[in-house]
Amino acid sequence: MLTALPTPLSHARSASPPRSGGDCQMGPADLIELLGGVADLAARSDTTRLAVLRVARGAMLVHEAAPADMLYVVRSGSFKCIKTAEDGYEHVLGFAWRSDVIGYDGLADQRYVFAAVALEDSRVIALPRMALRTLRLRHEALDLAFQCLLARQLAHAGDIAEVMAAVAADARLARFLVQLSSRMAACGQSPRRLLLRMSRRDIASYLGLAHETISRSLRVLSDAGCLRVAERDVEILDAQALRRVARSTRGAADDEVRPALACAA
Amino acid sequence: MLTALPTPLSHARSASPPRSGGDCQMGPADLIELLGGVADLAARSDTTRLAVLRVARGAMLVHEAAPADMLYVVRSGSFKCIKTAEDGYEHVLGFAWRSDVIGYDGLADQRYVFAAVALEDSRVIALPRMALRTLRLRHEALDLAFQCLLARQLAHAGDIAEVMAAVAADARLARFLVQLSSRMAACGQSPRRLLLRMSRRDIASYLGLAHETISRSLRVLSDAGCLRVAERDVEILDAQALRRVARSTRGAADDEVRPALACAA
DNA sequence: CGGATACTTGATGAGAATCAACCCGGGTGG
DNA sequence: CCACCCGGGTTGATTCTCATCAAGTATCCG
Repeated sequence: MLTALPTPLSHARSASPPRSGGDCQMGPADLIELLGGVADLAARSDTTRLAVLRVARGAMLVHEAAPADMLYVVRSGSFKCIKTAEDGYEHVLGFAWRSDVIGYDGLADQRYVFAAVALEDSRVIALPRMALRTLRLRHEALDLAFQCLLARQLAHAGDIAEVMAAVAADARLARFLVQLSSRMAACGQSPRRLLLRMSRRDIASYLGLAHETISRSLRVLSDAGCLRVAERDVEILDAQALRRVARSTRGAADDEVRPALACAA
Repeated sequence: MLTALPTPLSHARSASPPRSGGDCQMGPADLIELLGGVADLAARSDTTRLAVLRVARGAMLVHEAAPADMLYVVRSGSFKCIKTAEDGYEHVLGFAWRSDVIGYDGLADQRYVFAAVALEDSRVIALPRMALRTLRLRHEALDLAFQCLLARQLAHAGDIAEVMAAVAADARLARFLVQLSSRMAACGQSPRRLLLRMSRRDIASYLGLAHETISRSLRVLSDAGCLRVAERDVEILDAQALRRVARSTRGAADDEVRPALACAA
């Protein structure tokens, strides 16, 4: 269940001082800090009310197709975003870590498109949809950070395609791990030591494979010396080799060297 | 090549009167109209300069990894968004039609993440990145429309996952056609008569299949009486049947009826 | 401790990638 | 104007990967 903490962020965790933020080049942590800085102002101001929610592992933060009047920014922990087909099959569309936004998709027509489930005990900052514009207008830095974040989110949408583009199961898994590694790095975690918070089945769903295949491919990569796998604790031993596996696409046939040519058309 | 039309949009095509726009429930056409309304203001104002570009079929509007200082809104025509792997294999991530935004992904770190190629002679409205905030601040309706549009774009990111989730080739193609149909409807086109602007190979890349498989699956659907296929002219004869094929997922095994349960955790 | 879930491993079959040949239409150049 | 070429599309034969079914082990929960 979700537990609302009435505590505003005030000086919740003033870790690093807010950077000057040249245009849009801010790291992902900044939005959280900015929201922290904004929080007490907001607490005073009537309209907006920022709260931190605790989300227990396995709890569903947002429900698919539920009315969307909240936006969430992940503060700690992790989530999986899923979409459930009519036949009940649930497909994992992606994962969300610190400073990722959850629920923005619902702004289009007031209903969430995806559901989000916590993979571990997590905390999120809740932003009322209506307060969004006000906040953005009042705080330019926050506005830019938000814009930047959305762009990143949109760019990440390509990740799933990238992962699916590789036909070979091993390549898909390798790509997933590379992605995960770089995202963990972006969150300030180790890019080599990966603690998988999601089940094999979640990964399988994300990659469009059977969960048995994940097991097998993990073993293949492990035997190849790329990884050390112990349960959900995965260490990348040979990043080069892993990347090499990730690179391997089918074919590379069909000389796709035409874009430059098409451009001159 | 791209031909810049200095002509501002002024009263370019004042088709339907701009709706009052309750919150965010606006159709996709509205952003274009709003931009049209804004255009002459912008022309007068110093900072912003809205231009319409012509993009010839096959021309590349934005290049992957190129510096991103422009944002484009599709005014007519269509585009494919692609990402090229290191080995030269180009993967189609999605398609863009009227009122879709191209290039927002570049706002994160000033470099476009995807490339966009025109599938037919098209026109786009070019928005300088720097002018974006100004415009949004000045015109609330436009701000909301933009927010709505981005949300929609984000939601569409789930489309590709949805399509890939189906293992069976026929199901993937069926889903693609269903998606296409509804998007064409959203653009004011016929949802039954689909004029495919993209090649079989593009579709194959989008669906993660071989282009031969597209041919075969088209035939299967055609023989099943769902479609009438003539070259790139596809007519949906039996939408029900098509949707039925689209629904069929592998398994539906692995009782994924746990979300409701997990929620109560 | 017992039940359930997560994970692993093996055997088998279906389905799609691949290779190859072919047709068709449009554009180019002679 | 015709011949040619090339990219797009279709179809067939073969190969091989991965989904599926099945059984078994490990692990976490109450």
